[in-house]
Amino acid sequence: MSAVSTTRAAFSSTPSTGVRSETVRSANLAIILRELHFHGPASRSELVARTGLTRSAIGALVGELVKADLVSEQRAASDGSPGRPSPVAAPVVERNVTLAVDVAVDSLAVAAVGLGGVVLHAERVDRPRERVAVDATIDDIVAMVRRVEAALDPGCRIIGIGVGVVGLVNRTDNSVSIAPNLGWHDVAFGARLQHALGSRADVLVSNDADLAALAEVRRGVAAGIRDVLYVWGEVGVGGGLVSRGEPITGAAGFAGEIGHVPVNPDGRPCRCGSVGCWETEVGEGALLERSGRSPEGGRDAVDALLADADAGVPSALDALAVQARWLGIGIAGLINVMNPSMVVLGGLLGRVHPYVSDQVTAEIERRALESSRRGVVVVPSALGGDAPLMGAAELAFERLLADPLGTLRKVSTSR
Amino acid sequence: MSAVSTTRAAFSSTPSTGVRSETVRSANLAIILRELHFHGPASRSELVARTGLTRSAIGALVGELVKADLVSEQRAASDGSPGRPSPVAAPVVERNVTLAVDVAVDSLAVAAVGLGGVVLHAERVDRPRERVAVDATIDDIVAMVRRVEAALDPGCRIIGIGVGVVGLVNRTDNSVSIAPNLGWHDVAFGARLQHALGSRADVLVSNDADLAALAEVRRGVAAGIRDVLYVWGEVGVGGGLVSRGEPITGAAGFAGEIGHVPVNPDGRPCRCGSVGCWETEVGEGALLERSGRSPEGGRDAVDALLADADAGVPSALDALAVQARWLGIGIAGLINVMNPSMVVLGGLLGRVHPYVSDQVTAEIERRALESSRRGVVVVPSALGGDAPLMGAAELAFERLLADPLGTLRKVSTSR
DNA sequence: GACGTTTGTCGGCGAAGATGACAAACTGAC
DNA sequence: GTCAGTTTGTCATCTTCGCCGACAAACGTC
Repeated sequence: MSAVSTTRAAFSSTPSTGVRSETVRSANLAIILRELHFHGPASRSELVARTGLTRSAIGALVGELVKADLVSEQRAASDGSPGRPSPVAAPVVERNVTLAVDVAVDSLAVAAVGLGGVVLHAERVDRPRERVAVDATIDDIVAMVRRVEAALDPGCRIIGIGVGVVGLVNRTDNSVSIAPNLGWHDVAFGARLQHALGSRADVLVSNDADLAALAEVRRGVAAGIRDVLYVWGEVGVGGGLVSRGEPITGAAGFAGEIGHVPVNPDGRPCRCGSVGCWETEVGEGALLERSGRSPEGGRDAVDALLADADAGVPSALDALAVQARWLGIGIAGLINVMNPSMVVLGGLLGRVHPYVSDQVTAEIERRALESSRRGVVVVPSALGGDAPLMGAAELAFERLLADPLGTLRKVSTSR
Repeated sequence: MSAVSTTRAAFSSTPSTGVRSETVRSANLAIILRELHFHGPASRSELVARTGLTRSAIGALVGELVKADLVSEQRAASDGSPGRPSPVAAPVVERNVTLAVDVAVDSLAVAAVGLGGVVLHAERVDRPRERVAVDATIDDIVAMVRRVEAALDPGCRIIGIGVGVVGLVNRTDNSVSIAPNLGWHDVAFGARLQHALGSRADVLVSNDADLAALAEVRRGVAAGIRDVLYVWGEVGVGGGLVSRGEPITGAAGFAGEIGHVPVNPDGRPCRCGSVGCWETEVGEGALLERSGRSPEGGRDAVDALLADADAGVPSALDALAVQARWLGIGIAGLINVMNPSMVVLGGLLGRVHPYVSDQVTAEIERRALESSRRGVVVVPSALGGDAPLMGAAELAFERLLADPLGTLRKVSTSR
């Protein structure tokens, strides 16, 4: 019956392709690799229990993964239980690597992440305003990638390259439609970066808030939770919606722009051209302005504001209270839309969480339907500012995890 | 390679169960039955082309479905093309039936729908306010079901029973959490109806707006479209969100309550306890009130209002213009959240579509991000008031379509 | 009526997982 | 230290399922 439910989720609607026998192999290899990637090393017998497959099947499957150098097996550490010890299968971290890139407003980051989600090397550099142009960005990324690659195991394979960008990203062609904070507009960023890097592995580009959500659902506070609302706020406010454990991308990948939901018809004009967007009430600018600071103050001003709040300065506390109210209003609406079981606040909103949490909860209780909000918890991000970077790595792993051997064939031949 | 993408969508995230050989059979049977259910009769060679399976596989699979009396094969009508004609496989409509029930505010409907989506019998009765209680509703449904069943083919199987209710429905236990318009609160409606019907087939309960969305995506204007925002408005406003062809249900099935997104913090109180919900601006009551009518006027008042609009009466046109503006504001926000490729207006909102369409589009252009709204069309529902009923039938078919033979075994033995 | 074309059918093949017997490896008690 | 008990890996065999290729059937055309 569990097989039935798998099938159900699997080959759901619309005319899909027929399933061949080989698909079974590929799917089972994928399941095992996913298990190891997300939950760490596991003994063969654990794998048997979790997948419902037989010992022989697991043996053959793990063997194949070992042969492909995706998995290594070690003798079990004897844990005191009776019976023959089961060898532990672990992902081969150092030789199966993705490159993650985060193009943020005022910084650039590159990381090499090994299978299993281990960060092997990471670099983040602040960058001045004049290095924000597309060409300069690509040059800087290439230089950082070269440095990071130099430190990697010489025998390692680059499985994929994931890139997060502060802006609207078209997932169908990896282009950046618009990135107001960078001044980019209709840039074929994925293709250009791929070319500049010498096209070794596929470059996949996505919105950084979406990636932060992905990271948080895969490895952060929301690990294992199937319906999650992730709210990422810095200068702008974005979000990632996760339903049934899968990110909602929308038709072209633009879904999750929750910062531009109209919440206040009499509100301020938004840089998107509309009026009263949620972002104009809960973004960094609004918070700073309400506390009497310049909305352009940036990170330093936020730090000062939070320090004031800790010290009990009324203007800071008031600004945070107003922020909390609008935050709660917007989240309540999204809870009604999505019925998540967890709301995660990331970026700046993760930092203000301790100051606003009570009032946000109160506002949710006032405005979200009792049924929809039952059991919802609002928590701060666990991964902090590196969430988009970690999400980019996961994005790049996705292909390998879906079809391990098939992907590997392509990766190996492409070098 | 298409096999890869299937796999990807299929066994995607989180530790799923291992896949056995039999899963393949079950999945392929499901694919063929889905194809016939949604796209109507198809020749064997068409099935070969669409699934990518071989002639022998299709032959065996169709044969098995024929043996199970789910599919019948007829000699092809010779269409003038050379070559041996391919027999046409068609769903066996009359012998594989679901019962669909719609519990609306002022009416009750029951239908028998055959495989392929053919309505075999349908009944809808208006009902007075005093028959709204749970027990009376169940009695009425049972009586209607008996009448409908009497007209069915004696050899037919009841695959499942789908029920749509105007209210918040917990999908995990088929209970109605709250249905303000019916005065229901925490009713184990699914279980009680199942018991009253003598528990022949499984009863599945869902929100009527969600079901309307399902129907519209399966067989209505949105057929084949993968990302759809369905907005259902009558007295209240609900919605169905469809992402990648699958309805978004949320953690407990409450997702889609888009009527309670806060859009106007200074607005009127909503019956949900909040203030300025979208529903208070675009629901039937608001429309009627703005035109100078009683908000309780119901269907007759709406008819009169639309007649006035046709005649060019200013108060009616003004009321519709305000309605259009708020409609556009809300839809724009949801477009930013979901990035759908189609927006469908159902119920009352489907009726007002011709009057508000231009202004809604204008408001969307003003408020939704250019990328997110690119290519979005706003269309009225194709199925009208029967959409929830049709959706209920589809809900009941879902299990059969996911695992044809397995479901049939349970259904047959349960009689 | 012969020919070309398209399609169903059937037997054989290979891949994948299940099954069950047996061996291996570890714990713990005497 | 040995032996029973337990758990697990391995191997040979079986079943299921789809693919492949050969052949026959059914149709249109000339």
